[in-house]
Amino acid sequence: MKTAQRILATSLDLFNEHGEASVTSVDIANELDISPGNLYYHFKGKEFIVDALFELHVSQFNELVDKADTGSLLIEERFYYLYLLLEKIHLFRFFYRSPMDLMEKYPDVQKGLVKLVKRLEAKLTEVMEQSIVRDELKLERADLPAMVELVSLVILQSAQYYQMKRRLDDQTQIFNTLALLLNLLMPRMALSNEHLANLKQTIAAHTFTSSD
Amino acid sequence: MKTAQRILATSLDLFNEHGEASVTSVDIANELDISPGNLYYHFKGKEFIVDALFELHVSQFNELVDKADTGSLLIEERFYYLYLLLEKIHLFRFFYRSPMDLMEKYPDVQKGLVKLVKRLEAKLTEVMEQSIVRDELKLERADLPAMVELVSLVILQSAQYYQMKRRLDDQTQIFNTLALLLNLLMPRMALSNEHLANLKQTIAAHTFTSSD
DNA sequence: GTCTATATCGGGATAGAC
DNA sequence: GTCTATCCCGATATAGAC
Repeated sequence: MKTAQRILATSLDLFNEHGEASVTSVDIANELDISPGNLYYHFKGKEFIVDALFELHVSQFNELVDKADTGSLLIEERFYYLYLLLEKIHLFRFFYRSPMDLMEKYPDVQKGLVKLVKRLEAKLTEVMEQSIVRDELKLERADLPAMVELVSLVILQSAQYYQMKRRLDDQTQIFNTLALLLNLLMPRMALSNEHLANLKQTIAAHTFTSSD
Repeated sequence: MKTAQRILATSLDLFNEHGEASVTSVDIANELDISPGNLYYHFKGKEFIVDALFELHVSQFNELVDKADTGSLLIEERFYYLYLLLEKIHLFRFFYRSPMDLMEKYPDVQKGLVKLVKRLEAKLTEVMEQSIVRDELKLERADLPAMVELVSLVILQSAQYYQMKRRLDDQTQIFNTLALLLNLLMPRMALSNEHLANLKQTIAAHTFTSSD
């Protein structure tokens, strides 16, 4: 693996673990057992590392969002897609840990994050509109924007909320978020069949609640 | 107003505006037209300012949460209470802007924030349990924890989500959050009377959506 | 209580040898 | 490409005069 690649991989790990703000260039160099000078040969400062990571995340994110199927799918398939999306976000979770601070510090991230949120909301709107037409979703048109915001909020920010309460392992955290989304959408979904029951059980099996 | 008080008030404003991380002690001193030395006479470092502000917030927050009425109230009264709660949080919103960073930096905030979230969730659980008993809320017991987490998440984190998208004035932001809570709870509320319609309209009147 | 001046410390950045 | 050595700067912290 080339040094530049190793720098990105290690930086991502450290950022995710400790937050971008509390990781210095020297920390990254130390972790890699290279000198700060060497690090600066490859990336002229932390900003360039962050920007490179962000570009990577955006391209992965967009690819997945564009692939979202607006066709009629089984509820399990919809939630499996959400799982993949949450995994992708989790991979670069430091961007969602203190978005405002990052946006103030890195102009590119600022522009990109705003676009990313809009793109996610647009896709959610599209999918949910289709679901309304198909009578899979019981939702008045006037309530659609708020519902899209709720889903988007849970997707992008629930991980941070969970971390405020306690440390969960990666998998459990993702499934907890899925459980939230299920509870958010359930009363508006026009079905009470075995698909739903199965899904509920599958998700609950990987979930952590304080009563456990 | 005593200098110590002015320091706290000005710090709070600056923290809320720019985030705690990017406000230095010198910034605070400058804003107040006092010397850094003077500032350090009153508070031995930024940490002591942050801790003092946090203590203030916790006491205000707890007072309000404890006052929450579990009795049978009109839906308007419930949402008015939520409005007051959101206002309180908004007053110290920098604590919710990058909670993980703050928690890593300030041990007291760490402990306090965890407690605060638990306290909010406990009260929400209490109120919602009562509402279930009274048939005001249609919710299976098994779904209560997830629902509590959803409401708590929206209360504590939706402001940050909105700020990622665009800058809203204080009032509008609070009402947007109320609209989210309404949409989250509506399908589980056992009523479709004029109270609800009025409430919906009142909130919508103060709300901003991209289609505006 | 408040100021000015200064010390300290840590992270960001670069020059030059290998 | 990589290292060592060093510089620079901004934020924190303190000493001592007024």
